[in-house]
Amino acid sequence: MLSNAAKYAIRSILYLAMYTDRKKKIRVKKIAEELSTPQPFLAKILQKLTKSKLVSSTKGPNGGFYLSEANKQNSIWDIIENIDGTVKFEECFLGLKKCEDANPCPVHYIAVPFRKQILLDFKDKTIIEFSKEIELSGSVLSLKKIDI
Amino acid sequence: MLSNAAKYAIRSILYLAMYTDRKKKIRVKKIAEELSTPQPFLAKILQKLTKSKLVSSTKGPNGGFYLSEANKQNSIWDIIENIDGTVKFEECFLGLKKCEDANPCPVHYIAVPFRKQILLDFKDKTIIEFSKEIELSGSVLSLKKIDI
DNA sequence: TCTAAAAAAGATGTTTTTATCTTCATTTCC
DNA sequence: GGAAATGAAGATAAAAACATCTTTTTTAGA
Repeated sequence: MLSNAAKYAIRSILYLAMYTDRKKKIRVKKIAEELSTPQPFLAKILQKLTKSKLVSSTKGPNGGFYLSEANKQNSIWDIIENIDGTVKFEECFLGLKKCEDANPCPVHYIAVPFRKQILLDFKDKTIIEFSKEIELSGSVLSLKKIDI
Repeated sequence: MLSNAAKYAIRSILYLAMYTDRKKKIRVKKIAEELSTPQPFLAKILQKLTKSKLVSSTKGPNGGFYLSEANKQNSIWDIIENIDGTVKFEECFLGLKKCEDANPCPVHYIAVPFRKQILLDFKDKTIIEFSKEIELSGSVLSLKKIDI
């Protein structure tokens, strides 16, 4: 469903939402270690997210990535949109060009309700809301804290 | 979610379920045209499905692909399993190695209910049941019958 | 038995995704 | 102003997915 790039992006941003702000930044190296993602690949992704204003960064000593308050107002959907595009969520499950309620593919009514729900959830909640939920519920984010 | 290969496979099998049997076979060329799929690629996929006994075939003049009565008792899930494997449906939405009810990722409770439902639907119904529904409801299968 | 039609098998090519490596630019701190 | 730390940018590479091309095998039917 999501590409690796998008998965890494979402996890990174949720991680940054929890542990950073304008005054506290984290280096790629550290992020990649914490999330067990390939470091140079993650660097590329963070660069892209930075360009798109979904993440903030500063160079030089004590530099690194962080989420500004504005960044934290974005949604998971904004991240997906930026990295993967939205096509995969909009197109027919069986790949038909025209597939809609009036002209449904065989699995249309199985696939559509899910898509609607997941889109709602991902568009509705802001990153900051998600990160607060994570803190409350103790959801898993890092791979390092649990044995693989 | 599904690879192109799996999408083509499912559509082909549903198509074969509706229009073929031991006595009436259809050539790859025709199938590919009807479904607007790349012909040589589809041939490869049908070969694989044939090897796995999900589709039947005979060579030579008047040969082609068809579904035996046994083939028609399989499920959509059997096709997906054969072409893509089941990993994508089982793994965590964010790619975490350990993600379960006791240790959920941030989007765990958004993604899991869907997976369960779609798995149920795809495992439960046989190909023949699906094809009968398609006939009744007039679901879209071919791309050629509708304008793109 | 010969020929043509079809799938099967295997080799090859292309594109996308995933990933790495190297060099450049910026910033901090001395 | 110089050195070191950091991200940015661009080139390269490896793997997987997608697709095609060519040859072989099987079979029906004349």
